[in-house]
Amino acid sequence: MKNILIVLLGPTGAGKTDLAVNLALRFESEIISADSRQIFREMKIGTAVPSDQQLLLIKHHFIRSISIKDYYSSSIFERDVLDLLPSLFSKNNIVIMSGGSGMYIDAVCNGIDDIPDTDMSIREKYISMYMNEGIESLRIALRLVDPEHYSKVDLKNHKRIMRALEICESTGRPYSSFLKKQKRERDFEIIKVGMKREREDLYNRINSRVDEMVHSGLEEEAASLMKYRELNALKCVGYREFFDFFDGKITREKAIELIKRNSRRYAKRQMTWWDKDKDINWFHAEQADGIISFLTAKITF
RNA sequence: GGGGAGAUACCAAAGCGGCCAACUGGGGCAGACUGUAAAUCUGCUGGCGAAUGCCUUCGUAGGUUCGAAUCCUGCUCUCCCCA
Repeated sequence: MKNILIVLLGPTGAGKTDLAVNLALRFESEIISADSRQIFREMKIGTAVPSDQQLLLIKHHFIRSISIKDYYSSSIFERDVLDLLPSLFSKNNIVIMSGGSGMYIDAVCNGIDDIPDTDMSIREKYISMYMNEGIESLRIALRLVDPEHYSKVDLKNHKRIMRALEICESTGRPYSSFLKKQKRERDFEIIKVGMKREREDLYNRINSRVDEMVHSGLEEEAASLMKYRELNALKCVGYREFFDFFDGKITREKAIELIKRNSRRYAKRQMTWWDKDKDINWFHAEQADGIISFLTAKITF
């Protein structure tokens, strides 16, 4: 029997966590989380990780498994998941992956080009170049070392330019020479299922979920992580707004309001990302039964 | 009752005779994205249109002017101060 990876995706607040648990029960699978923030053990409330009961009921992977101080990326995730899958498939030929980080999901499903790791000092060099001289210096530097990529990148996005520059410098090759953008073949079948909701419904759910987070102690969690605010992991909706409140820049009410707004925007960006993916089988989030029967039919054939 | 200030697009707020379909901010919408991606970045935001463009706007009704969001008059409403 062929191994199958069921990928459950959808915007934040759609209801993936609960459905994933149901699917895991139904198909006797464990769950691979594809969420770039739930993976950090220090962030619990603000990332809406599965409940303790859910975690007890079904084995979840990549939930609170590393520290905010650790370096992580979509390509590491790809490798970690591919390393883990054989042992999961040995137990059951169906595995559930659930999450909202589009790039992480793509990394697992399609693969990412191999690009050597870069030295932190090189990265910092370009960060300071950007801080001190502005984006124009980055552009000039990139045009010199990788004109091909220069013609393609978003020249207003400093992060993109810096990434290319650090690769060029650390490898001595143009960044663009690493980009094959070729889909990797996987030795398992992938079925993507997307959860959709009406915009208004989704936004209402997001809003009230933020209220619940605050009620559960998001402010305290954020306060305890304030000292790590510069870490990338903390550049995250739900935390940075509270940091601004702690700084006295905005009121508490404003912070909560902004968390809601930024979560809504995040949800929209997620949907934009997946709009291009024609392999996704979309379902209304309320049709959990429909999803289960769709998968059951698909798997038995 | 008397005196003063003001009404601008979803909201806030500039504009004070032509360069105004109207600065800017918020909100909203749309999009890009192969390396910490819940990040980072971009565009649009009166209507119609692919577009040169056309049509309807700056409380309301008139007026002045070649031309008005901008000037004048009436009306309506809001706010502030004195009674």
